[in-house]
Amino acid sequence: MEEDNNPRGAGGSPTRRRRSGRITITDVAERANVARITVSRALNDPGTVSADLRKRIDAAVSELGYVPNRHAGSLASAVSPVVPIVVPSLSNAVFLEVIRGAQTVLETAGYESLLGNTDYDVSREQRLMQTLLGWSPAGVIIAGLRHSEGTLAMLRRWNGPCVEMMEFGTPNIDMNVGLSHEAAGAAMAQHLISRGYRRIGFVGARIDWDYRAAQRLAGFSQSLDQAGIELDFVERFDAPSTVGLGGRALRRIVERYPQAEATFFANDDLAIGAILEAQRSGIRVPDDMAIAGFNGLNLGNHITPRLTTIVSPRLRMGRRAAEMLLARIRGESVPQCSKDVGFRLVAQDST
Amino acid sequence: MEEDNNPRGAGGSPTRRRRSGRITITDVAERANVARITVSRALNDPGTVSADLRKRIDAAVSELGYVPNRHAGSLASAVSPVVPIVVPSLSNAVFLEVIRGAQTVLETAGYESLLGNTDYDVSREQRLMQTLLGWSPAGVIIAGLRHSEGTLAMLRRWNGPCVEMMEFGTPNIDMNVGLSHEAAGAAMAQHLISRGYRRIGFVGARIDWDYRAAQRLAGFSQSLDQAGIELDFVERFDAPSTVGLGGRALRRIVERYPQAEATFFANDDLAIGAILEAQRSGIRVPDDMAIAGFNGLNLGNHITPRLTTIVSPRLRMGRRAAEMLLARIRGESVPQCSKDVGFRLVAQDST
DNA sequence: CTGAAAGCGCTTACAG
DNA sequence: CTGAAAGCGCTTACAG
Repeated sequence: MEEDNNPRGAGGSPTRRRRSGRITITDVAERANVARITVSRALNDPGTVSADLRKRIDAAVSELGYVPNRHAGSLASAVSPVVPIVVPSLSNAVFLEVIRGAQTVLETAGYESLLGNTDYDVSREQRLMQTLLGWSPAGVIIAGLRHSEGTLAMLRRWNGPCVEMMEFGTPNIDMNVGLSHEAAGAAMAQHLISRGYRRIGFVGARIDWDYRAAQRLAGFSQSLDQAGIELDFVERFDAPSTVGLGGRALRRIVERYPQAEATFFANDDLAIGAILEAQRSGIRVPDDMAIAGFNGLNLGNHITPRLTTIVSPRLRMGRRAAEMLLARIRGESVPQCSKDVGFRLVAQDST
Repeated sequence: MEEDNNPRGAGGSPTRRRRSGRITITDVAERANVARITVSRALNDPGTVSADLRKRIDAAVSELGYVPNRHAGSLASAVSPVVPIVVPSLSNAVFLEVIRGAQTVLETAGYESLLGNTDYDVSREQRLMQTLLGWSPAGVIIAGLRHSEGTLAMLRRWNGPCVEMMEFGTPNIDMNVGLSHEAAGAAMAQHLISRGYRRIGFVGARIDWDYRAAQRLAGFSQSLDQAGIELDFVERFDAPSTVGLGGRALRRIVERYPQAEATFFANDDLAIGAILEAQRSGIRVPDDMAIAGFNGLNLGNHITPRLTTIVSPRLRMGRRAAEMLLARIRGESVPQCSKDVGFRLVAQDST
């Protein structure tokens, strides 16, 4: 079907082009017999073009299979329908759900999301942000409230809409949506106390990097303190939080702290691993050891015993972040610059 | 610190600009006292610029905090350092690992990846691809070998590097990397037969959409046939594959097919859910029912009994896809246009 | 090794 | 409601 040797169609102007092939707005304009700007308007703001021209232009667009060049548009208008989402990890289900929530909202509104992964490395975050800002994004979503001075300076200079998400607090740049990890830790302390446990410990993995886990520990420990209970132990691992590590952690705890009655694991991956290990080694949960986690992964409801955990509203947080960003992009006034999405403690059989 | 009211610095030209603010290549050129094109070369191909100028330019770049406008560059050069990765789902760990593998390789080579999610919808895939091609990508990675005629026509017209991944076969467009899902199904059939099972069934969820699961079923069933064994049952569910659904599936099977000895679940999520349900309801695995899955999720090694499954090399597949794409982008000859990454059956305690 | 000119394919800002 | 001109910030293609 490719018999046409004249790539520009009939009567092309004598202008010598550097690259041919692609159909441009000029081709559409010629075909529809209007000015290029009219095509642009028909596509971007159809209401401003008469129905007659709109029909002719739409026909030309589909006949030619015209796909607008995003770069040309973004260059001319100085913004791009793109929103970077920068997170510290892509192997963690939590960030993936937040991303999914944000992406769904953004896509519906016609924005592309650019995924950035910092691997919990502040200097990578800065380099990444620099590259991403080169795309003239319409806005930026970034995980966390702790960033390098360089990153913050870059974002301030850039001066566009920005949401910092995951933990609730005062935004460094523009807007914030998240939950209080200290409050979550405190809530779990209250829960364990209310169930009668007194010898209580904490297990975390890489909590120097994952400072939100450290915040949960801080709230947990402080709340125990206030009840006159001293945190029995804190076990730290320098490895990613996995189900396998949770199992190792339980073995170590049972060995080192035979007196312990309950353990708050920094997240569900670890806690689920601990329960699965308990099954294998005959440790009774919660009789020998109560186990609690954080995140509210669905899997926790399918193991035996079912996991007591704190559900973080991940999808909703992602959606909220995107919605706040879109509101600001559209110039709507955003009532709150900081939004606490809260959490929910689900007490089940493992405590 | 923002005391400077003259955004263009000293002695700016009288040209009236539409938008100010951003530092451009012109600012850098002025500062370093060279032509803009020299700045461009110093940044993109440093070897072609003398060491002296390079130093001056680098200094100017960092003093001004210059971030190149990607859109201008992409428009001028007609390609963009961007690679869309289009997958049918973002809630499936499998695709996320493939993405992670590809993204790591692409990022190292200086390419941004644009994530596209089709939700197993062919027409969404086509719309998505159209938008994505508007970014003049350097290449495209897309899951699967089945696409709409429109999508294929678009990709052929576009004529850039493209890898179709996940299942092994003849590429529609350019290159392919994946594994044979029929062979995987056949391998599992052989395994179950070799363990002495004869009353064997299959469970799948949405296998009309997830046609790779249907391919595994086909290979499984055919291989049983060849051994003179008829597939005992096939249970289909019209819901996403989750651990919860796997539990429901096991209950249904035990009820409807009390004679069954072994079940091949379409993926590990379902199989793991079945094992966890078996624990709860006292069904002995594998004595009452042998259970096998597909994917090789890590979790399968931590449940009791450990899951027999087929490991798909997801990270490696993603990496390979990106490497093949980069080779083609760089104009290297790609020796094989189709790459079988294989799979590995891991026989454990659940069969 | 360095540069002046032209062009990439759109949209903004002005007119009518 | 429609359009001619200028411009976005880069790189290509050609010179020297």
